[in-house]
Amino acid sequence: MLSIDTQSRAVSAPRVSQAQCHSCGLREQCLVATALNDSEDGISRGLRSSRLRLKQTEPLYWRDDGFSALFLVVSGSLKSYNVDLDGNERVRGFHFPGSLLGLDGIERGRHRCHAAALEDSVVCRMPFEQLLGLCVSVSGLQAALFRRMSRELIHAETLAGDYSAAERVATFILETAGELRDGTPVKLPMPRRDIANYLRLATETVSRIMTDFRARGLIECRGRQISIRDRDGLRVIAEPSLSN
Amino acid sequence: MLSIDTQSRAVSAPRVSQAQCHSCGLREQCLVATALNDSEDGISRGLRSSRLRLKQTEPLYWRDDGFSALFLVVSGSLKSYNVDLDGNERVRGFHFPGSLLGLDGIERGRHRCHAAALEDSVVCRMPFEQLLGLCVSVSGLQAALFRRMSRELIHAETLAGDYSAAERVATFILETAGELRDGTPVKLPMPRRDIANYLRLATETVSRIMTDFRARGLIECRGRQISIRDRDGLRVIAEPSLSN
DNA sequence: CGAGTACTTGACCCAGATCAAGCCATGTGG
DNA sequence: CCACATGGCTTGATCTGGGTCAAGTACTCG
Repeated sequence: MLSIDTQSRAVSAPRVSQAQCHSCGLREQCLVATALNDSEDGISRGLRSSRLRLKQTEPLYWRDDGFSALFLVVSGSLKSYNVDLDGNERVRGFHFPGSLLGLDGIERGRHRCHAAALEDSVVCRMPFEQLLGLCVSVSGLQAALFRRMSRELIHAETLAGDYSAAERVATFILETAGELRDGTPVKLPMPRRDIANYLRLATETVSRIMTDFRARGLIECRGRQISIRDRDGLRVIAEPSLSN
Repeated sequence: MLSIDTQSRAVSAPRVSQAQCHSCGLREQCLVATALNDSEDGISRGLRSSRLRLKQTEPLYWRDDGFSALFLVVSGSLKSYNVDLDGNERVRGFHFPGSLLGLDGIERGRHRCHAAALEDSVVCRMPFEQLLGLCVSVSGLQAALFRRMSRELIHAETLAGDYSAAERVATFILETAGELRDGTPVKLPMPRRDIANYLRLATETVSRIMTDFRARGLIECRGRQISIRDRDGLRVIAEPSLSN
């Protein structure tokens, strides 16, 4: 019920304060880095955007759906993923508030992966054609969009490196809970299976490494509840992949 | 000397015919998919671009250099790469004619990796600010740039998958020599070490798999000279990663 | 409270890394 | 024109990180 409260607040005021979300501590931190940097006001003025509410596991779009809009996560969280010919899922990314979904659909005009809510979520639909038109009139928007895509590109390339399992998990933890101060607990919205799949590891490996990190006093964790104990320790482990 | 001839031709006429490059058969095929789709005429009209000639191993830019322009490969080939704290190279991509370099510099205004010529090459420097300005006046250019970035994003994400060594190598061969008809020999401009690094494999593994492919009649290869024998056979091996 | 699902832990195995020669082409000096 | 370096490529032997298989154990929800 707390989460419902949080969501409605986020819906009415996308640029929220730094105040933490009650239910998990993780939902809204990303909004601080304002969605499309400083162009958001411009967007909301010119854009015929609409809000969508998704229930847990509800799909936002499917692969091969025609691409017509980008989606900005307002609250909650989603994952984007593919399913290969054998039916195996392949998680491409997790998306928290402030994150932009659908960039991969631009090239061919249809989405290249599925997207679904990990929990009850709200997203803002921004028609792409309108967005392109707005780039002409709204100063800075075009540059902001390019910056955003550039960032996604860098992130994807980083993920492609051949890092050890421990490096990957440490990086994931820092990325996901890294904004919070040490000790603040976070409730991860996704199961271990998804984390493992995303990091190209086996579920068991993620489990083992989490256990090991806890034994070494780097994190506190019980199931999906997780908090950082020793940020620098994690950084040392993640270091190679952070140097990119 | 043949390669010199080819280069000067490419310089004076960026949109070349499908005719193969004499020296290697690979250099110019990518230009067929015209650089920024159909916007190139528009660009060359409005853009104060300049040509750069690079000799083999000569750097185009270094990581942390200020970002001010994108580079379009005209002839030859380059690699982009990072060097981690231990001095290990990490190849991020190979770039053939038609390919756009520097997209990763947009986000923070400085380049995020090094780029250097694999052989004598020519690139076209396109100041980014001017490019953004042109997006307003040149119809289709903005969309073309976004498409280009979207494609790079998809490619990077694909590379991040956890594919077997054989899948990776097969995909690499199809990507690199795939445009040519079977049997046409290609001279790869990069050493095995770079291929291996790019695919996150050991040099020896790439070597072994190449040997295996040759034994199975899928390719012909002696050193850097390589040609495809059985395209469908390669596709079957690469299949999982192509399904994305 | 029972059933199903998520998570953890242990034992074993394998793809691919690493280590170590050899091989072949190109270049260099005698 | 021939030793003989030099660096890239190939091949073989061995090792290991993390996957797979198989049991538990602990939440969660009806």
